[in-house]
Amino acid sequence: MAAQVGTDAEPVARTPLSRDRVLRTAVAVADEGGLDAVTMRGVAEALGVEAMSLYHHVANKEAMLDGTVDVVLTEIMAVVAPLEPPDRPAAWKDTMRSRILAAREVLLRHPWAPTVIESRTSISPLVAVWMDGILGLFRVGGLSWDLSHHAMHALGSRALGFNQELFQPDDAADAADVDLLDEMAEHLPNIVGMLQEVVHDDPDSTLGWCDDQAEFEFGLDLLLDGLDRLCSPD
Amino acid sequence: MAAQVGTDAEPVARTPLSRDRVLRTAVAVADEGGLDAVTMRGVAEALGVEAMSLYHHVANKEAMLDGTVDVVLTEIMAVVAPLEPPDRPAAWKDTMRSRILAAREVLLRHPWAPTVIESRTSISPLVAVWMDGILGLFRVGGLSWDLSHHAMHALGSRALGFNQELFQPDDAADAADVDLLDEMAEHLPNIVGMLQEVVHDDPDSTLGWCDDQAEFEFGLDLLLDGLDRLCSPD
DNA sequence: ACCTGAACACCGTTCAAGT
DNA sequence: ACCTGAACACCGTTCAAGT
Repeated sequence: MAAQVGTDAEPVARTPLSRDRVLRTAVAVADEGGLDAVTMRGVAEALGVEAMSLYHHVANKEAMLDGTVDVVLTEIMAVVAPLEPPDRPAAWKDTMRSRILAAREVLLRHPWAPTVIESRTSISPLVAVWMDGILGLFRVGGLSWDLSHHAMHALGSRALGFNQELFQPDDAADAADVDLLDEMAEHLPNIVGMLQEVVHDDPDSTLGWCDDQAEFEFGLDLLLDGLDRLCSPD
Repeated sequence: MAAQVGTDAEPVARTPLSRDRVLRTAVAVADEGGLDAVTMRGVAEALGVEAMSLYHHVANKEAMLDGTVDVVLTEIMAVVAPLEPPDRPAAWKDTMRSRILAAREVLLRHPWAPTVIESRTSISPLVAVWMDGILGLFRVGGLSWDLSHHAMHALGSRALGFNQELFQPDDAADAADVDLLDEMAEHLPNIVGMLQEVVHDDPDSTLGWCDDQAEFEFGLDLLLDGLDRLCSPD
């Protein structure tokens, strides 16, 4: 009531809750505070509502997380939709590359999304649609159904623009503290050798030397070129 | 006291707690009940002890999970240790393949481990040692430091024998319910086409058709062969 | 020193009650 | 119909107390 003092009871002040608003808010909470911030109570607070109200729009927390994946995939679809389809069979690789890198750009704005996507126990319909599109590009390129099937598995999460790394860039930078190199050299001779070459090539390097984007593209091209070769051996 | 009635106070009855025993028990709990079963209270109960006792041997739950990764990697190292090193540069691929597939066998016994490994915020020393060994094999094969570095990123988690998939095999089998194919065909023409070809090739197929092991090896070989080609172009 | 009981500040979720 | 308050059964963790 107090909230309406001074302004008439306009519909603006208290937008009714909806599944869509819940999911968008969950995405916003995750973007700002990371995945740990996505709690029923946390999302509710961001909506100015009680936690229990959410249960009228999503079945439970897992269903809410399922929904955030749909929000992100819708965003990806919107970015990719205007891209040109391949104009000849040989263009399948370029088209796939563009689509995947566009998806990646969206995911970089939602760093929590890969973790959520990989933790789903049932497949999102929109992820299935995405995979279907990738599969279609393989077919345009002339890959057999069987090879296309293998190709999907080989790409894995790279088909959606991400690739979970075992080394975190931050860790690498820490480990590269030059004072530690000698100590590490005994057990990690090759990693130390690699780091020293980086220092030699670029003495000013901060050693936060992994360019995620470049590494992603390297791995993606390695796979796409390999598949292309299997399809049309010379 | 009551526990010792009837048996003398032998040291057998009450093995003292230790960091090692805590970590091994955490692994056992995860193997049996999955990652969700790994709670401080749950692991403590499996040890016949109170939850708070664990904190004398691990700093907190994250440190306990760090420790389970070490347990699994120690198991991997033990399996890989007896394997022959490459006897000539060209053998690097075979050696790497054997090591990685051996690691994979261990991980298949600990299905929760990939999730835990990927969720670590700092890199495990033993994972670093493992990566160092893989890096060493690239060097044996004649790859430059720079290419070896790219190669590590391209392999990603495959270097440790796993690959998180977006499609779960179970889901694929469900989705392949033949009654649903027509309904799916509109939005997923390529996936449906792929499934229909599988049915055509093997009418008795249960459609739980993805052989994880075969797909893993396909993707691994695709990457290793591609790297080999970059190193020694013909 | 090692282990414990009680307590705290969180979770997701249920249920009966409000409007 | 939609939202809420109180409660339940869990978490990880702290702290003072036991032996």
